[in-house]
Amino acid sequence: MATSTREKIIQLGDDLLRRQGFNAFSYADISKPLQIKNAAVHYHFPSKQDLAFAIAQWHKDIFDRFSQKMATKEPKDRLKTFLNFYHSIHLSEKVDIISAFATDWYSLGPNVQTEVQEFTELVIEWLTELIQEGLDLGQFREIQNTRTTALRVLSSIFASTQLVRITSDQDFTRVKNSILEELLN
Amino acid sequence: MATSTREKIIQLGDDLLRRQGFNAFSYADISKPLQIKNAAVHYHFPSKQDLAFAIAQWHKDIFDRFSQKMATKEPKDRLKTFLNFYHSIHLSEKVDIISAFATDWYSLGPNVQTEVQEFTELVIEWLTELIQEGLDLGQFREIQNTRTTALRVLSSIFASTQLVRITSDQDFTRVKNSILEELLN
DNA sequence: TTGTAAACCTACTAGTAAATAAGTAAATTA
DNA sequence: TAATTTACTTATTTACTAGTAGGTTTACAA
Repeated sequence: MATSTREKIIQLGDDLLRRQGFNAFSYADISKPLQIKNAAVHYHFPSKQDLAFAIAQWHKDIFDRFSQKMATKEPKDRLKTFLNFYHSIHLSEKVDIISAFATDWYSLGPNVQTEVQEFTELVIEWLTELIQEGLDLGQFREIQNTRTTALRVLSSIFASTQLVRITSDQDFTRVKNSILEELLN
Repeated sequence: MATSTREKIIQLGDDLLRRQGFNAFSYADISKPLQIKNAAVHYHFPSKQDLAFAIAQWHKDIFDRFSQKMATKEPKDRLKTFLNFYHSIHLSEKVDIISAFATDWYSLGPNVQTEVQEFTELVIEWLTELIQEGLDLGQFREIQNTRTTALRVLSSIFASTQLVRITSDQDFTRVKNSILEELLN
């Protein structure tokens, strides 16, 4: 099944959002590579906010499928897959979608903000449950509070995708391994 | 001593950069509040890159003074002051200057990038030394690698200033306390 | 008092931004 | 087969962007 123009716009928009930021790309940056006209992008997404909303929704869908596929695996492997996923992000010179939205937060309309909030809460809860399960199974070390740990894992990993733009590639791997070592028994 | 226009532009520019992002503010956003004309801003900073460079330099100066003032205090107190400093950032709805530059990285000219890299390295080294001293004095718990720990502290804290825009204020305090508890003996 | 430089302002340019109106070709449906 | 809808295009508008050329005021120095 061929990818629809709508889908292509979302994917390219996501790419630009996470590589350059919401205010750093224009409709022309989307229309040119897709070899369509500017107005065609507006046809699918009347305003840039509509595009941002669709991108947020898209990530929610992807994460839903991801978490369903991961449901049967054990906590340790789920965490590793999650961290590797972020590793691939940083290699592609993009940042995590959550931090991308966070930095451009005040450029986003209220409905986009709500969608991003829901997505973020989804990820945090998923991580929180993962950690709780890992504790119950004795795979993870005892920690203070599962949500706090989830927040710290998420913060560390997605800040790293930004930080390594400034420092070095090595630093990402350091942090990633440190998270694993800290949690794993 | 009254603040010069040049200084005012830098401070307002810094505020806008960290609240909205580099591509989300214009020279008009600076000239209007200062009640000067657009061209006056260009007089002090011919291009937006020049302004970005000055902002980066400004932060280097501030950090230099900060670290000199902190030099005599013990590691534990230095860390606390550092964390409290970031707490005040997040309360002002801004993000850390490093992450602000990181997200707009590909909009920055090479000389700005270099300046930001130098500043970031300064902060990481300062944190690394702080942790090493804390370990030597027995104030901090044993950890794997001082630079990695420094990176994780920095990552966690500055990702939090972004994350709390999306989630809740409480989450910042959680992370902040967790960092302290993790390190302190 | 004249010269000069700093710190502006007025007025403008060229380019780009998001967004829209109106038209068209092709596919889908009644 | 006629009507309608989908997925665009062409052409345009409005608003703003960074940046510049050249004139004016103010202060200070020779």
